[in-house]
Amino acid sequence: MPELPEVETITRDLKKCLVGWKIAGVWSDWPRYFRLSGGLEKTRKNLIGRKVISIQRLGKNILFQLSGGYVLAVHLKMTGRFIFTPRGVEGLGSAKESSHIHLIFDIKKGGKKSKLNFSDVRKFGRVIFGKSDEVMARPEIGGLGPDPLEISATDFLGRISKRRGKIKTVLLNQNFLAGVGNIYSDEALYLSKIHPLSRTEKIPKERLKELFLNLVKVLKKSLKLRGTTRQDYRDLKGQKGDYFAHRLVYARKGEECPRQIGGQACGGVISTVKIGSRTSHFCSGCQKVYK
DNA sequence: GTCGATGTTATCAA
DNA sequence: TTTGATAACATCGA
Repeated sequence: MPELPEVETITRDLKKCLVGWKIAGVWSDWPRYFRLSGGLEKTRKNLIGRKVISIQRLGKNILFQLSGGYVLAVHLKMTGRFIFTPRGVEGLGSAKESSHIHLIFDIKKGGKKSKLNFSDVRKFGRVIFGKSDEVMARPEIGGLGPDPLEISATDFLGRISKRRGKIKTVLLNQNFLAGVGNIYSDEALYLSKIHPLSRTEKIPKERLKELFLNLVKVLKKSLKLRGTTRQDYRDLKGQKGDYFAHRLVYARKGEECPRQIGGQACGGVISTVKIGSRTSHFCSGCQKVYK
């Protein structure tokens, strides 16, 4: 589910409405979320009473910076989503939706009370809580690569020159770059005419540079459209993202390639191949395999 | 009813 | 070191 544009959208919205609120309580019927934080009870004890100082995205994680030098890092994984509406869950009007809420933060500010709900159909979500330096020292957080929107093409080329193996796998590796997932790696490879099975070390430098520029381009475009909703993704208020209608190859298996080459249609067909258990989408005609 | 797929990642074995 | 399979879990559609 959420990749960089989706998580960034949620983070920005959370920042607007949650900074300054205090955590007043934590409820969960799925303690497994806290397996990396010493369990629900321990987390609750240290978390309650802390104020949200700021919120930022780190890769696909949402980091809540809390008073006292603590950090709460939430990963949405496949189906996690935060729900914060003026009327709470009731505002969404769906009983089915509320049955998927497995984590609730009670929050307060001044005299006001509210709830930040975490809905997560498949319960893959994950919470890491602790003192800032402890959290940042964890491999899941501290081991993350740089953000594609914050490095230069030169940085990217320097990093990728040390990598080998299938380009698709490299792009999905969060320790290489943080925030890129299945959708945008497919889109960027398509834009760059690089086949996802290409060996990274065999791709010419200028093609890799192109790949980076296209990756940044597609991430920014999706961010403007508030992300991609195929099935599950929703923002804080339950709205879908609009990039799906603009996608080029992702989830378009069997369709004709949208590319025009010199006024002519490419003529290829969008196909798929499994790479590392993920479905990759590519055009059979215009994406070259470097091997 | 069964099978395969879904935007993620950790883990284990070859 | 790299890879592939599997597991974590629920739902949807063929």
